[in-house]
Amino acid sequence: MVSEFMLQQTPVARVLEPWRQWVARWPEPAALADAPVSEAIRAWGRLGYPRRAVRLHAAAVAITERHGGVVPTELAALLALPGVGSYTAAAVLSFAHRQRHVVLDTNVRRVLARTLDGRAHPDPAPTAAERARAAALLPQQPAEAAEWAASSMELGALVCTARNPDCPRCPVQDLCRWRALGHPAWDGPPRRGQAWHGTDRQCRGALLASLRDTEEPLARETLVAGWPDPAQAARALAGLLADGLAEETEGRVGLPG
DNA sequence: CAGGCGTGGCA
DNA sequence: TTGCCAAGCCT
Repeated sequence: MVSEFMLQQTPVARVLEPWRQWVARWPEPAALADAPVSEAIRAWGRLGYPRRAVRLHAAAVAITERHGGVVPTELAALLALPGVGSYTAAAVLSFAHRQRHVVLDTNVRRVLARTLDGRAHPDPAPTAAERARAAALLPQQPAEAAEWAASSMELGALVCTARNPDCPRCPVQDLCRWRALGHPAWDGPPRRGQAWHGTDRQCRGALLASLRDTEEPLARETLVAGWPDPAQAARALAGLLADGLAEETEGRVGLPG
């Protein structure tokens, strides 16, 4: 479950070392639940999307309080945990328990878009129809379904990649519609990249980096001083406070206890 | 439901 | 250099 949180929108190579450190330090949910959120945020380091650290900590608390410290093995119970959506819940149950679930991540979605639709990329967000199609493809036996989930994901991650797919090495190249059509370019809506320079998001990252690096809370003015646009810094800080990534007491801002 | 939310590597 | 893109989730 820790690895799945870390892997949300983050490359495997970057997750490996933080994951090792994390599970060595907090080998079970109760251990993480006992730690202050600030330590979870620091241990998250520069993985990105630090709200995941807050949510993982909150999930550990919920598991400790509601499930006796054991990660639940039912889909609904997992989905009720903060930071656990349809992908993460299905991934945990499929990979850890070999249950039968549709594990529909961006890799699997790309494999299906190419092989079945002949399109270079899936739509921006998964649709109900897409989920239904994936469900129809899932083997009936749980063990086979789990194997299917893992292998279809790996196919997308290692062979049927977004940028340079290795079609000659693909085990399903002969049934791939995209390959049969000659690898047509993406003709859907323009794929939106995420702005970064000068955005609130960049500002949040900078402010949080400052908070991670100090033990003692900083005066609000000190924290905000390093950012050229005061209004933007104020807005970003408000967001961090709202997200539980920062805490303000008597004009001083630090990581939440 | 469209948009917000980090970070760094690579073409 | 700039622009993708990487095992999503939440509001």
